[in-house]
Amino acid sequence: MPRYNPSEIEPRWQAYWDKHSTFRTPDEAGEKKRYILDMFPYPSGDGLHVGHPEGYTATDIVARFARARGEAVLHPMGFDAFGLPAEEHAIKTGEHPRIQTQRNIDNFTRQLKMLGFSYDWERTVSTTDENYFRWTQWIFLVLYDTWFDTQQQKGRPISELPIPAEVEAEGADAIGKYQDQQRLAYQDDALVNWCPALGTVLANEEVQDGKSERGSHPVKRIPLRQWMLRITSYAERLLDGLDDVDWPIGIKKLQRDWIGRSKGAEVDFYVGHESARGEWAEHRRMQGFAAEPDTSVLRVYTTRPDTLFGATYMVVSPEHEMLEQLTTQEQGEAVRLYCEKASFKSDRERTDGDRVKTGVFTGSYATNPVNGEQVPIWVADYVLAGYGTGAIMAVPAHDERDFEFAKQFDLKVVPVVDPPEDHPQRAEIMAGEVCFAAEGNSINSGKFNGQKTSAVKQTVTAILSKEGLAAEAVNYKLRDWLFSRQRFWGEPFPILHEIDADGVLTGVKRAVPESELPVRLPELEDFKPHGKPEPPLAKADDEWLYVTLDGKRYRRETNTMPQWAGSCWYYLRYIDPKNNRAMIDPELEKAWMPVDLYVGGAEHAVLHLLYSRFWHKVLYDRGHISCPEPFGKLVNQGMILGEVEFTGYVDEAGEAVSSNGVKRNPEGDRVGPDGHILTARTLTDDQVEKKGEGFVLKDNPAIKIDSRAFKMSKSRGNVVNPDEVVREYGADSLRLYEMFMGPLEATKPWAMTGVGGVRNFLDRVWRMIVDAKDDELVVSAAICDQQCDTDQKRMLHSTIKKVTEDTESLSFNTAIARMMEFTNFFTRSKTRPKEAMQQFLVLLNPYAPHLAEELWQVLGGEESIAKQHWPIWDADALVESSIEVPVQLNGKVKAKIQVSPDVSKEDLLKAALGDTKVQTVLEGKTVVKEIVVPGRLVNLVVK
RNA sequence: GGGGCUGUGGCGGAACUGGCAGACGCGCUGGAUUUAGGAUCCAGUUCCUUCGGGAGUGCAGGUUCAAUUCCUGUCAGCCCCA
Repeated sequence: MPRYNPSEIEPRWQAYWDKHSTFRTPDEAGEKKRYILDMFPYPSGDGLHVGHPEGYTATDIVARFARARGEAVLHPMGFDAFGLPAEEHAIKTGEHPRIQTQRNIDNFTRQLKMLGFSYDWERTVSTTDENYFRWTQWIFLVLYDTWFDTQQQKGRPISELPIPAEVEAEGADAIGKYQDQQRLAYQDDALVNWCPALGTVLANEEVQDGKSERGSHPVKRIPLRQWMLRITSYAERLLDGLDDVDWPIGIKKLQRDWIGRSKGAEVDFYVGHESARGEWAEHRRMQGFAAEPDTSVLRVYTTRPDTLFGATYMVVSPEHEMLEQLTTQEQGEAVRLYCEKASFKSDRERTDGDRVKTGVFTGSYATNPVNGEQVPIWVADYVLAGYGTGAIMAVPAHDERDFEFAKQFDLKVVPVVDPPEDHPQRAEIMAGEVCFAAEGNSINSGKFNGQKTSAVKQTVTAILSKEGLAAEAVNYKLRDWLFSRQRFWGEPFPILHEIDADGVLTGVKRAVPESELPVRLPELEDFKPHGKPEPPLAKADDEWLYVTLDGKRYRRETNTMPQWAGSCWYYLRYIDPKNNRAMIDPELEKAWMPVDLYVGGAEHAVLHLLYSRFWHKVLYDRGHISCPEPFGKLVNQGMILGEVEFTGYVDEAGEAVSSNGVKRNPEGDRVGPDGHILTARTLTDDQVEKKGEGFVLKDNPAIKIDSRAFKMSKSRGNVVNPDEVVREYGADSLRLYEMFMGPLEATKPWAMTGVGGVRNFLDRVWRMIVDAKDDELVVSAAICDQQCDTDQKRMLHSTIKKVTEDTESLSFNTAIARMMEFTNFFTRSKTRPKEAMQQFLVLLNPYAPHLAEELWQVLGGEESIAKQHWPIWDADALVESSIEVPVQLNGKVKAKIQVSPDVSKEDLLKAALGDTKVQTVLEGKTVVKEIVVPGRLVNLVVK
C-alpha cells in the first residue's frame, strides 16, 4: 500500500536538493532580483522552537514562488552566535564557548534542513567565524575613522576634520585628542552594572529590579571607561529614512519614539558669585550663547521655555559634573550619601512614577534668567545624567514629576499657565494645588501675561538668545550607543593603547592595521570572572595582550563588542560571504541590495533595526555601499502561543471559585474576592462549556473558567518541539500548518489537531494522484490525458489566480484554503486531467515542497519541480455562465435570482422584479427606491 | 500611567474599494464501507423557532438604500514602553 509517507519522502528530497545545489543563488542578479531575508537566530542549546519556522516558512514560500516566476533569488541563513548563554556554559563547565556554539549551530542546521527550507547553504555565515568578525572589526575601524559633519549631515573621514587653530598650535597630541573627541567610535566614562558579589559586570538584561538575575545580589552602577558609538549624530537621518521604507507603521512609530526628537531651548542659569553677575551678563550680551558652558552657569534643556517664570528650583543628576562645585560644605555629607545610594538604582527605578521622589538640597542657588530670582539647586535621581544636559529647571506647577518633588520637599509652586476656562480643576491649578502640564495662556510671567504659551515659547527663547542666555535646541531621547561589554565571547576591539616604558597607558590609541585583522580571541585557561570590573580578556597572557608596532609598545583593548555588532551587517555579507579582500564586492552589493523582504520578530523593532540602519548609513556615507536604507520591506511574524488551556480556581477547602473575582495580591499569589489564596487547576475541555461571553464549569455553571493560550515556556511545559511534529506528521505538514493557522502577523495559539487537519489535506492530495489501493506506486486511474472541462478549467484557473495573488501578498492561509478546495473538487471528479494536476503541484510546491516533488515524479516529471515555471491563469476561463444575485428588501436578503454575469442594470432590475418570490414579498408595498449594482445585488426600499 | 494591536460559531480563522456574514480547517452529529479503525467516502453543523420566520460580527449609539468594514463613546484581552 503506497501511503503518503513523509518520513521516507522528505529526507530523500532534501538529499537531492543538497546534491544538485538546487537552490544555489544565481551568479548574476539580473533584471529581476529578490533578496529574501530571515532574521538569523541565536543558536541556543534548546534548538528550534515552533516560532522560528513560522517566519522561515513564509520567506521560503516567497523564495520558491519567486524562483518559479523567473526571478533571481538570494535566500540565505546564518547564525548570530556570540552571546551570553555560551559564555555562561563555559564558566560552568570549562568547555570553550566555541565548542558548544558549533554544536548548537550543527543542531540548528540539521533542523532547518529537516524542514526543507531552500536556503543557499553555500552562503551561510556565523558571526563567530574569524572570516566574518574580521570584517565586523573592519567596520568598527570605519566608525573609528569617521566624524559627523553636521553641516553636510554626513559621516566623513577623520583626516578631513577641520582642526581649530588653537588646537593645531598645541601640537600633535592635542590634535589627536581633538580627533578622538569627534570620532563616531569614542571612549567615555559610562555607568555599568557592577555586581561586587559576582565579581562581574552585568548586561542590562541580567539585572532585574536592581538585583542580579542570578543570585539576586545588589548591583551598583559605576563609571567605567567604555566604547560608545555616536548614533545620536545620525538621529535626524535615521528619522528621515523611515519615510522611504515599507515597514509596519507600528514599527516606524516605535523607532520615531525611541529617537524621541523634541524641540526646545537650552538655557543658562547663572551660578557664579553674585558680585560678578553684572559683568558676566555683559560678557554674554557681547559674546552670545557659549557652545560649551563654563562653570559659572548651570545649563538646562527644556521643551517649555514658556514656563521659565515658574521655575522655582533646579535639579542636577547625581552624576552631574558640577555637583561638587555646587555643593556647600554643610550639605557635603548628605549629598555624598545620597549619590552613593542613587548609584545602586537603575534608570528605571529612578524615574518610575510610582516611587516616592527623593533628593537633597545642595546648599547653593542659581539665578533665573527671566526674572533674576534666586532658586535653590537640588540633587535628585529622577533627573538622569544622560538626558538633555543632566540638569533641569523645575516647574512644579506644570510638570508632574517636578510637582511631586515640590510637594515632597515643600518647595514653591508658582502657576504660570492659565488653563482653558472650561478646565474642571482650573481653580486648584491657579492656586498651585494641582499640576497642569498642557498649554494655555501665560500668567505670573511679567510682560508675557495673557499671551498664548505656544507664542511665549518662541519669544522668550528669542529674547534670551539676544542676551546670550539661551539658544534654540533640538534634543533626542536616543542616547549614544554603549558599545563595549566586559565579556569573553564577543568580537575583540581592533584597538591598541600605547604604553610607556613603565607599562603605563599614555592615553594614545591606534587602530590595529587592516592587514593584521582579525584580532582573534586569546586562549584562556578558564572563563570565570576575576572579581575586578575589568573584562576577562585582561587575563590573557602577555603574548596576546602586548604588541609592539613601529617601535612602540601597546596593550590591546580588552573589552569585547556587544552581540548587536555581528547582526548589524550580516545581510551584506551573505551577498559575498567568502570575499577575503573586502567586506563585500561593490558590484555585487549594487546588484542585490537592498533586502526586498525582511521577516522577523517584533522584539527587534527598535534596537537591532536601528543599529543596523545606523551602521548602514555610516558605510553608505563612506562610500562602501550604494543604498541609504538596508531593508526595503519589513514584516513581523506574530507570536505562536501554546495550546489553549482552561484554568479553574479552587480555595483551600477545595471549593471552586469563579474566575472573575480572582486577583493577585502584592506577593503575586492568586486570591479570591474574600482574600483567600487560590490554587489554579487545568481542566480538560469536556469539563467546561461555553456560556455567554466565557466558559463555565459543566457541573456548576455559576463558576466561570479562564480560557486562554499562554506564551510557550519551559516552566509552563507547553513548548512544542518541531522535531516531534516532523516525526509525527512530517515537515510539509508542519510548514503548512504554521501558514494555515492565520495571518502571518497575528498572534495565534498552537493546536495539534490542526496539524492533523493539514496532514489530512496532504493525504488527500496524495490520493488525488496516487492509486492508494494498488500495491505498487502507480498513478490513480482517474488521472487522464484529457483536456479540462469548463468547470474543471474554471477551478484550475481560479486556483492559480488566488494562489498567485495570495502568495505575493503573504496571505498564505487563504492560498492554502483555496488549494484545499481544489483538492476537494478534483477528488470528487471522476477524471483528473494530468495537466491540471501538474499545474496544481507547481502551486503547492512552495508550501509543501517534498510532497510536490514526489508527486511530480510520480506523474512522470523529469527534473525537480523547483525548475518548473509558475502557471499563468487564463481570465476567460474564470467567467461563469450564470451568477446568483441577491435581492434585498430594505437591506435584507429576500430572494436570489440567476442572471448572466454581464447583465445590464436595467435587465437586472427587471429580472429581480419579475421573480415570483420577490413579487410575493412586495405585495401591498410601494417601492420608493431601487439600488441596482450589476453583478452584485438589487436592493429595493419599500414602504 | 502612555502608546499600539485585537474582539466574528464549540475552536483557529475567511469576507475585494461599505454590497449574500461564517470560505477553508478542527471539533461534533448522522450515514456508507470495512475483520478492525484515531483509515476512507457522503451528508449536516451560527443561535432561536410555533418551521412562517426571527436574531446575529464585544457593548451602546451614529452615518448610509446597505456597516464585520466608516465615525463617536464604552468594555474586555494581549503586546510594547514608562
